[in-house]
Amino acid sequence: MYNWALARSLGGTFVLRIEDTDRARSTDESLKIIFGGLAWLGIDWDEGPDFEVAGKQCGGGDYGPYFQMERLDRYEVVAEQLLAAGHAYRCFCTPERMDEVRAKQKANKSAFLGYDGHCRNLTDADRAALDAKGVSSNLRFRMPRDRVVKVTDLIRGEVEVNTKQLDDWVMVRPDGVPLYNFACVVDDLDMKITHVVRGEEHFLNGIKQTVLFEALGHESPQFAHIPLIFNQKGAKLSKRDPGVKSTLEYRDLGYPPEAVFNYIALLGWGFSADRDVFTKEEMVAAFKISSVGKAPAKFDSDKLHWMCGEYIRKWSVDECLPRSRQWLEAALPRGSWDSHQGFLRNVVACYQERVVVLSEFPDKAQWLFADPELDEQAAKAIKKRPECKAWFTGFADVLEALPMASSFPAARGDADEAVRLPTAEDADEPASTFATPAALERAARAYTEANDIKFGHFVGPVRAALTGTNKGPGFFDVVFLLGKEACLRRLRKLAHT
RNA sequence: GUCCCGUUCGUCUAGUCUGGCCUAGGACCCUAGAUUUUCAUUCUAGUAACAGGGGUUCAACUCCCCUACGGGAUACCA
Repeated sequence: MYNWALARSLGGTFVLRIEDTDRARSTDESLKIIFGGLAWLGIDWDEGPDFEVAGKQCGGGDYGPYFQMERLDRYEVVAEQLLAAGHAYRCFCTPERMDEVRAKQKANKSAFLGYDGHCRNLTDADRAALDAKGVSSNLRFRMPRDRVVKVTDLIRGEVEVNTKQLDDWVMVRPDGVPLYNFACVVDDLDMKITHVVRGEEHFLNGIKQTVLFEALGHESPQFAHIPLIFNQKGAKLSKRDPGVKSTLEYRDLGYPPEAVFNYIALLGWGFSADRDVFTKEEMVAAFKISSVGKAPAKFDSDKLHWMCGEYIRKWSVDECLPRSRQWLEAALPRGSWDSHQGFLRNVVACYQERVVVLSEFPDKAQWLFADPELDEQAAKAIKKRPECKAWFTGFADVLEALPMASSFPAARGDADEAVRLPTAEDADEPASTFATPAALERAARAYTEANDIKFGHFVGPVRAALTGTNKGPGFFDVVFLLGKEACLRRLRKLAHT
């Protein structure tokens, strides 16, 4: 995201490169998460693999291919060049030997942990002998000894590191596949990369790469190492942390992508002193890489959820309805989406300010689609007023006499077109051949007055009988939405239990 | 072990570069109240922080040093 924001704010080219040289981790699944996740968040790229993001075809570019495993020829050329120049050498040490070396270093409390330079000064004859024995070799970078490398990080400022801390790192595996630090440098050069934004854990890699860039006779791109994101315990956020989901899981749960984007942007960066909610465009306009914080931020799902609600409430109902489709539709009989647009629009309108993620809709509206079980609160509300059984019967009779809209899944005529929920207090009453929420209110109030029932007492149990819960939209909107048959059925059933 | 980085309300942050406008601002969370037929929304109010110690200075959250704590790196992972 910060890479994207930096490129966009500078008017640069945002390049997506797939670093897939670890074949165990580079799977179709991880690719799906990268492309799908970026696309969902609306992070588009100018160069890179082909993929469609928000209707825009991303990818292409003059410096491809953008998958490292398709660039092996290129790494081989540069490796030969470095070998010839003496910046690299072949190492015949096995991983097993390296384990031993490190174990010994640890046991001796050595200040230095890493490759001991065993093969650094092998002669041609040594190498020939080992080759003859069939010992495989990898390629290591010959790190200059005892040199202070100074880098200027866009976020961290000037930092000095002595190469004593760094060992001769492996550039190419025995099978010819390069490792991250090497491939990265070759590609950055070939792709004319000017800025690299990456996690803090890569800081030392930046030093190694800087030295390699020098060996190749080039300056390194500008580096910006951003702080990590922490879990609740204060350690690097991991997929395994409770409550943490992959981008695609957030998508599938109906988190608004704008909200997730906005929330993540806030982890390490502030838009302004008094605003937390902003658009991508506003972020791009305000973004400065140097103002990204240096300290890691804890991931707080409370604030994420607040942000989600904030975005959902901002949408118009007509925007919210199609965006909720996949979750709502899954809970409906086949084909009802198209035939019940007006009704579903009203359902969404009633719950828009009551959900935090879109997948909550079907659950919240469940009572409209099937007769509900009473939850604990609802049962209590009814039990508290035994006299309400008589109200159920009486009110059902009142409703029966009214020209109410039908209950889902029956056709509701044009009731939902005439009445747009939620009912606003001071709105003019729509002309409708069906009983509107306002008409239902008049009838209900007339009934309670005639029978000397306190209106406040009346609503609780009746709502419970109708919806199975004590939460939800306005009472008259509930009655209107539920429709005649279901209202009568539920009231009369509970009147006799 | 060694090196590097960091530390403002419980959390995300503004302010720190360019010391005084900071009796430290906003947001989330929490609490209380208002509105209401419930819930939610909305609105109002409240609790709550410059890690500690030295220096420099007329003046330090802001600059310097030390300590403590936290994190990262130290792979034939990225």
